[in-house]
Amino acid sequence: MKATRDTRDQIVDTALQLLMQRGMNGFSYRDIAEPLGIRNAAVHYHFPSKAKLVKSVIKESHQALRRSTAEFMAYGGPAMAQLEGLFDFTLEQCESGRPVCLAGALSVDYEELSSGTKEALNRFMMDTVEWFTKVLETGREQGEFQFNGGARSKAISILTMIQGARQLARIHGMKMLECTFDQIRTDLGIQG
Amino acid sequence: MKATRDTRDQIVDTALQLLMQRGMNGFSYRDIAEPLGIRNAAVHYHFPSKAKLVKSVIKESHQALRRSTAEFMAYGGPAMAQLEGLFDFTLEQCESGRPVCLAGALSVDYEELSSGTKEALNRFMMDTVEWFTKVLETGREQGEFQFNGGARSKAISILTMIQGARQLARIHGMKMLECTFDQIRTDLGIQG
DNA sequence: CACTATACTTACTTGCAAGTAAGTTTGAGG
DNA sequence: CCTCAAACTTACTTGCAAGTAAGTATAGTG
Repeated sequence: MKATRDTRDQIVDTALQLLMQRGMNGFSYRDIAEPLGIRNAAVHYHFPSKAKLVKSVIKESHQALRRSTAEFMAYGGPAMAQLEGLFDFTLEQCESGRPVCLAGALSVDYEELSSGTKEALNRFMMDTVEWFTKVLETGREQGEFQFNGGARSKAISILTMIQGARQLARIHGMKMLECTFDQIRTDLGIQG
Repeated sequence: MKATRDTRDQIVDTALQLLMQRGMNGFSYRDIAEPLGIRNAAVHYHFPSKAKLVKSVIKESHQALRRSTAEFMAYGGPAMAQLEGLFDFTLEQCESGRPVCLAGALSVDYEELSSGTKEALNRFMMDTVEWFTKVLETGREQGEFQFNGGARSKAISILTMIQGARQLARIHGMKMLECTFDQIRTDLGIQG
């Protein structure tokens, strides 16, 4: 028909949504095709196997991360805005029905993934940690945050906490997320 | 044949293992029956539906929690031992191929669960939080731990962190778990 | 206008997961 | 020794998920 890019992108978007809602084994090609008004085989045309689809979803998410952090990584800026941006992003995702993050959803099925997919996921996470480490470092230098120890291990522990909180929030409600964010703010010496 | 209790227990054990390894949609009756040397239908005999099996798994885990925390909940004792016990338990589970906790595994499939199963999971988590809150409270009173703010919210944030860390550990290696434990110890003012 | 690549479609195949129905073994109690 | 219930078995049915093969429509190019 017409725009391949459109359909392809829509498939990846839908798959990302479903992946975060139900996990790798919780959705089928049908769940993607139906809402887009295309046939099952059309999905296979763009992504021969589910493995390749998942890999593309990871790559797309990775690109999105890069886009939204590129400016800060290159030129720096207020770290607080980055932190609050992360909180907003997380809340937004949870509220729009994507309760677990990609890594959380895929960790359950991790052993089923191909080595290439595992690597893509690893790189994505590495970059996430790298970005957030820089946010914490910069924030400490600029006097926005206070904390002891290495920025990297602090970054990991905060990201870890958010990941866990997202999942528990699904079970115990959004209040848990806000509660976690407050805890993180307190840990970083923000507000009295 | 002979011992119904044996087989039933073995099914629940195997299901728990599989649930934590692969999530709700990542295993089938076959995966349970085969290693136990029984037929598919034998599993259905004990648990007519997968939903009922999962519910039993949750209840069994809940019982296990109760058993292992009963003494502390009734009579108190050193909080440090409880904390280190949690760390050991977590490490042990991860090392024996159960990388995500029950709540983590089920949060992905949460919306698929029956309301009864959701409630069972909620109660299990409530009790976990209650136990750990008491550990922190007691520890603070006895001078074993130092932290600010409510014990409950601290408990939630630590449990949350452990849950996230388990999943990331699967992807990034066990070192991440140890790193998280150290972070928690530091947060609680343990060791210089 | 024919040709070709792209982006699909219809129409399958294969395989496994969940669940069921009806028969079989076994151990305990009368 | 007979009976009966519990704990299975064999032998299905149903349904869906993944993937494939072959055909069709459309847009752009020579």
